[in-house]
Amino acid sequence: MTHQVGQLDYKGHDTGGIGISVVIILLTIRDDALKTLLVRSSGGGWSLPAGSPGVSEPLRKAAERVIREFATISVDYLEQLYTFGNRIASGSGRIIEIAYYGLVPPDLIPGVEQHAAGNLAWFPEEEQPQLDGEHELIVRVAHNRLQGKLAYTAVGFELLPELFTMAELQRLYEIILGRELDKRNFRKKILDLGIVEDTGESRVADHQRGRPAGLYRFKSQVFRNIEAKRDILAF
Amino acid sequence: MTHQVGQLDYKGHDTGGIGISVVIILLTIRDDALKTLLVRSSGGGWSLPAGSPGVSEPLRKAAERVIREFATISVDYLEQLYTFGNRIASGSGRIIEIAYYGLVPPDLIPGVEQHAAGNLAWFPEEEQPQLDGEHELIVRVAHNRLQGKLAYTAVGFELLPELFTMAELQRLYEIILGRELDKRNFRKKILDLGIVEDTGESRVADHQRGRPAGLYRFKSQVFRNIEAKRDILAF
DNA sequence: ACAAAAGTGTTGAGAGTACACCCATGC
DNA sequence: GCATGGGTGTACTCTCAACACTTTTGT
Repeated sequence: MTHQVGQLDYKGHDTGGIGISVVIILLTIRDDALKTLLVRSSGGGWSLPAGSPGVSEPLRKAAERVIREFATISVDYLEQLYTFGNRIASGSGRIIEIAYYGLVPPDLIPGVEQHAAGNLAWFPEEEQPQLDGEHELIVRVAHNRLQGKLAYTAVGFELLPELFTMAELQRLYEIILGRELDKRNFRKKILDLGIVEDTGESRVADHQRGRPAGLYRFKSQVFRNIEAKRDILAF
Repeated sequence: MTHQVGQLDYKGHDTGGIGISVVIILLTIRDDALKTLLVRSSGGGWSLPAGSPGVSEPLRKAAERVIREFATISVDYLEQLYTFGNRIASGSGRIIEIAYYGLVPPDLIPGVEQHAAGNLAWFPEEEQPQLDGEHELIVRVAHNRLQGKLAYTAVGFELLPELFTMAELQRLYEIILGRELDKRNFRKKILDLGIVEDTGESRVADHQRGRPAGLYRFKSQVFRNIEAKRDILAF
């Protein structure tokens, strides 16, 4: 069993009939859009990064390893999405694809490019090329899951750098939910929840236009309690 | 590849290192408790029904077949739960367990007993025997999922017969949620949602005590719309 | 008539939603 | 001083939660 960085035609671990593949959906917010990391395959097409679990490798570890094979990046949020295997792969055998999705904060993105350069790229939903039939479904399911989780967990913060402005946080919610939110109501809810702390600092951007925005930090200690309550972050 | 009814020591489809097993969690409400269907294994212990998918058999079909192998029962609600494979099976190889959970209305339960009699039994949470390490986790995850889904889907109705009383529906919610609900508030919410129709009939039980209860039927047409709205059935 | 379960309304509190203007900074 | 984005408060509506008595039936 070999693992190659930038490996393009993974057929999954060959297990005598049914192949097992761990498929990764990495999502990030960039350029005002939710983007997915895709890999160029040998045919010139694009697909999701994937690999096969080792015989004695736990699935989650396999997912983490596959990510490392494609990029030097620490994904702090990684969760199993779903296992796809209702569609019978045409031709050469059957593959069961166990999908994991991860959230990548924007300040970690540059690390991605180091490995497999040119074969990796972030695609927004609208520009996403045609993928392996099942992979398009997988991306849609991942988007749905993220959208659903946004309402009752603090998962959104995983897509932001350590310090962020209210406008950035709100924009993130708007991008994922696909609709605009009221500035005042948003701010009020986030602050009332107490899951964020004001650093007192302000953003000093290069070409600052307008009043500088306050910088906030996510209080991860409160995270668990937030998860417990339904719809606490619903907008 | 053989499929036996009442098969007890399933190792999963042998795929040269990693075995794939489809594990079934069937849940039902009976005797005022949420119960899980377990199978007696050769060692005398209990585990969840399971089997291996055929080489060209979609996972969902495999799950349906495995259910049929253990019982003649039509499970109208069946959903993939999670794929377990972080724990490395001790000794003889590795198994990835793809879990599906199904909901069984109480009037269909008798059919279960016809096959594999004596090797199948429904266990409430408190009396559940010790299971294969991973299987206990799987049952807990299934219970959590059901509890979560109760709030934003009409999944609860899958656990009731076609006609039911308000008290029965409420009791179902109470059992799954693990807390008592207010009769008036419950009734009001269910009726306001319009997901249930009054049949005009009343329950005529054998040893009727007290006023006969009105019988309702679930309006499945409305189901999809209900799913769309978050927390519509939260109590 | 009594025991047992079914059925029925109102009120208060809190959360969600809609909405418009002033503030700080760079140029 | 003006353009740009940041920051703030109030009023209305609706949903949730708490709460107790009357009705219908069998015995």
